[in-house]
Amino acid sequence: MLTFLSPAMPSVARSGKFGECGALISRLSALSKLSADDIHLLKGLGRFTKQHSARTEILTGEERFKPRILVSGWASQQRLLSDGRRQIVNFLLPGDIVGSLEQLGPVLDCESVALTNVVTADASTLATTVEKGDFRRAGLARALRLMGQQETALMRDQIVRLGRQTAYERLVHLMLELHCRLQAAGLATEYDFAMPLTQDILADALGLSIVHVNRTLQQARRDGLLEIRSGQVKIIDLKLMQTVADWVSVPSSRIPALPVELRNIGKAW
Amino acid sequence: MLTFLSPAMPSVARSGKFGECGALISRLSALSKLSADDIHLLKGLGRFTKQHSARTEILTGEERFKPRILVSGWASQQRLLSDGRRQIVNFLLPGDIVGSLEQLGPVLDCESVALTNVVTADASTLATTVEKGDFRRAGLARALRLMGQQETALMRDQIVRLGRQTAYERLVHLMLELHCRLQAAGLATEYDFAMPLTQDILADALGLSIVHVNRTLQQARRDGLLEIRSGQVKIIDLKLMQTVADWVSVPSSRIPALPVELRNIGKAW
DNA sequence: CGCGTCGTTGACACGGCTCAAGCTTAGTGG
DNA sequence: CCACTAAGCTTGAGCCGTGTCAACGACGCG
Repeated sequence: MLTFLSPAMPSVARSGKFGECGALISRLSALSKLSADDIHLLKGLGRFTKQHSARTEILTGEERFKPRILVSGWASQQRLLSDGRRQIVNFLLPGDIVGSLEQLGPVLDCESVALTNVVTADASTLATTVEKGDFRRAGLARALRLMGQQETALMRDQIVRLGRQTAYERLVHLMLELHCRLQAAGLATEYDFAMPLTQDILADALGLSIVHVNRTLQQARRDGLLEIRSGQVKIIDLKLMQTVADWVSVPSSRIPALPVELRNIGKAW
Repeated sequence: MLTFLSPAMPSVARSGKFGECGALISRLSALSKLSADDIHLLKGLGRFTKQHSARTEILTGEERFKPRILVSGWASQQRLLSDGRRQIVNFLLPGDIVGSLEQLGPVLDCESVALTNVVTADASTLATTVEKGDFRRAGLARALRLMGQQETALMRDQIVRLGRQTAYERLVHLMLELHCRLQAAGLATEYDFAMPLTQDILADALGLSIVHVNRTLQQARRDGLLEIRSGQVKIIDLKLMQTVADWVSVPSSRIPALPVELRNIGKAW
């Protein structure tokens, strides 16, 4: 029997104060002030969930063009070359949107594939919120747009990693990114997080071979940066990791300043 | 004296039937049906232009957060690592937005730098159009959103190039991308386009060294794929280029199908 | 117990980088 | 009109980061 509670899901997101969509709510409320009504809407999303087994595509069939939110588990956006080479464009974590909120048609220029067993919820409501400029939902719409911009920033990070960083730097930088994102979703402590990724998935994300990922990982452990065992990442020397990876530590450059009336922000991101 | 008519700008965009903002209008109208009013608005943008010399940042000072559109010339979005390594994230061509239409605050996670002398126009009006859901501007808003999605798709292409393609494949793929984009902007013929990029800029876009770009370029010429001399690219064997680069030839997967009432589309993209 | 998936290790090959020098072109000033 | 210069392009030699291939080990599941 398949269990859809991925080992990657700490209890936080299953039973947190925000219910099913805890990760999403915790991230959005760090970006913009949400009204009680917004929160209510978000909680309501959890009623229409769907389960997906690892290694299956998430958006399929009729519903291929409807955005969903990832409630639990990990997924990837990936592209395949015709000879089988694979590149993972981005990881999708709980609270992320699968597909696009601005979906205006079948933009299928990459696949979203579950990496673990995954639960998703229909997010059409959110898409509507963004498109219609309903002023009562201004806070929510703003937070969602910011999330979109963060996604773009993540893709730029990925481009820099692949284009100009060494294997070692790439690996460390990616770990910092995941840590940071998981923290914002309430899924990581200050120095630990669950990472249900095999080395061959890391390889396809980092543009490296499996063998080299393995060796780089060991080097990072030997250097006292971090440890990875059984899907669990332990950050040992955060400062050093940030130095190695040329990590830009969340300056105001990355988190858009909020208009005064909406200022509410935490330090996630 | 500085002349701001970049050698990269064929007459099309200067004196085309759409005036100053010809590139933008030609791209947008390929994406969605624009009303006469929409076109009027777009033409009006050309009234507030600004000139920038090569190698300068485009968004600076007070106006750093306001989106602009690139009227003529080429620019790049780029990131720098602290030791000076540079990665070009994306090229900006005439008709592209500099900054973000959805700018919700100072998202400065990368610089936009002029690669040639450049003319830009204020695009605040467009940003407003996207945010407010004015139904009279539905066609324009839709086209702008599609442009945003295309930009995301371009970044994914860049990620795949850098992560999983060889130097040779990357180079050819980028040339195909530029050709395709310039055609959509009315700035390329079927087999030729102006490309005002030095090899060291290509290197930073492709994640390669200058020397290797040079050698790869020569190989592509020897193989009868294309020729590049004095800023002019001549495509010699398009089919072969597409095969080499694993180019996905504009399937419906990349250009979102339009709702029937807006169907108007060309084959750009 | 046997099989499959994932991780680890070693030996070796190669794509792409670095360094260094020379070349070409266009612009500049005398 | 021509030297001089700076930027960009080209070429060769050698090195190194990363890939490939192949084998083996560890773990979990049926």
